[in-house]
Amino acid sequence: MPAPSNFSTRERILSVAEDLFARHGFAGASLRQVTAAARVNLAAVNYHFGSKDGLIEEVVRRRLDDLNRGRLAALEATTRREGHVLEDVLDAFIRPALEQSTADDGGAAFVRVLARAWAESDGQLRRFLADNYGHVLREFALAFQRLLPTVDRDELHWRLDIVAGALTYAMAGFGMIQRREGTSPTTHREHTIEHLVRFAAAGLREGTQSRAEG
Amino acid sequence: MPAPSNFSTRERILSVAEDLFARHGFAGASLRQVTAAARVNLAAVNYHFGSKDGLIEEVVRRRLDDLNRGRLAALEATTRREGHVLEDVLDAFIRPALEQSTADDGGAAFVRVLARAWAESDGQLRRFLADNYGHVLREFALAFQRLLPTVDRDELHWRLDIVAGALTYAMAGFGMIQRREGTSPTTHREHTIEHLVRFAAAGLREGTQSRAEG
DNA sequence: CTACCATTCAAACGACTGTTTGAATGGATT
DNA sequence: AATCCATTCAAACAGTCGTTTGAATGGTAG
Repeated sequence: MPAPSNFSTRERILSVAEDLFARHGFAGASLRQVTAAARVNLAAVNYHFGSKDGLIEEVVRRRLDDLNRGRLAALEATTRREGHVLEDVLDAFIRPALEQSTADDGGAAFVRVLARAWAESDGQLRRFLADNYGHVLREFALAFQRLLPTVDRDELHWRLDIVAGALTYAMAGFGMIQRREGTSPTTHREHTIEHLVRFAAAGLREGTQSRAEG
Repeated sequence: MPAPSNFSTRERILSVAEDLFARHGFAGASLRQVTAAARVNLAAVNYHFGSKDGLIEEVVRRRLDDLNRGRLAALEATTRREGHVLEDVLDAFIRPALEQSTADDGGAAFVRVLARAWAESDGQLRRFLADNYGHVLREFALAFQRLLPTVDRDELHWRLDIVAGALTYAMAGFGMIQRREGTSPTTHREHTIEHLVRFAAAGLREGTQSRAEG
């Protein structure tokens, strides 16, 4: 059982690679840079991951699985509570993403890795992402559909696509709005979540006669 | 006056580079790939652009200037008409971007180049983009502010950041919603614009007592 | 015709790329 | 103590990278 021994090498490579891939791109970060920063032998990458592509896929998969788990768990917890509203489902979709993207480990880097992976890599990695991400989106689409019965299916998909776009942008830190000196990363994240949820809720409800009943 | 003679070489390099950078990233597309696809000598890149970085910057600058011009012109045309509404300003912001991203020349590729440039290139190119993009955003912020007097400045910036995110995502073609077989690229683009404008308008107006007067 | 000059070209430069190899290492098993 | 096996290591592989060089090219001006 080689569990505790290979913890350091394998995990250090993944962690460093995540950071460097985010900063320089998959092609821009070389295995020599990665292994040097991880203080690990060059050949260790091919030993543990088979190839550079293997390393890339593992970097992406690890975080994406986390994100999917977090989202589905939050969604289930939310939909279980009766009386939940649109904002709750949006929170379940948005919060895990932003929490991961502002974690103090490599999570922040990962999101840029993900965005990059989506644009880069003709087909292969993109297909991988579409496969492992689509079913989560579908799950959420159902939850949204139940809360917005007057919005037809195609229309809802359009709107969810827009939400996903705004969120991806925010996760990647592309936005021009930077955290202020005074505010902590945590409260800034809460601000971002709040704004995204409110904005998305308004956009999703567009044309709907939404009527609060509380 | 070397105008008509160097048209082909210089322009062919820019066009091909735009496409390849979008598909493989700045680091992923080599000058040999670019010059081969453009049927041009390898050394031509360094001759005309000084270096690969010079080529990258020129590729980005050319399109970004176009986009900025288009947006500011549309904004001015809109704000000149009295009685214009939020949706009009949003259209002036969104339409030029999507028109460029769906042009039959390399415009589609460019947007992915832009998104990539924003993520990639630590500082340098990102700063260049922030400088040449910020003043356009500021111009639009003023127009929005006039139409949404009850939304305070900070709040508005948050919401505009979200709009920019959704738009960037849509421009890059990251979205899961693909054009249907039956619909032409033009009508699909109009659909996208319409959805983005409506969604964004709803989000921007959130909390406002908007009351149609027509 | 000659001289000029921007442009193109083939060839080579050193540096860096991902990957492979075979030996060294060291803890666990017999 | 001897064997095994996963892991690490230094070194080298062939190939590609961006860039430079100096000679060829060909249209234009004197």
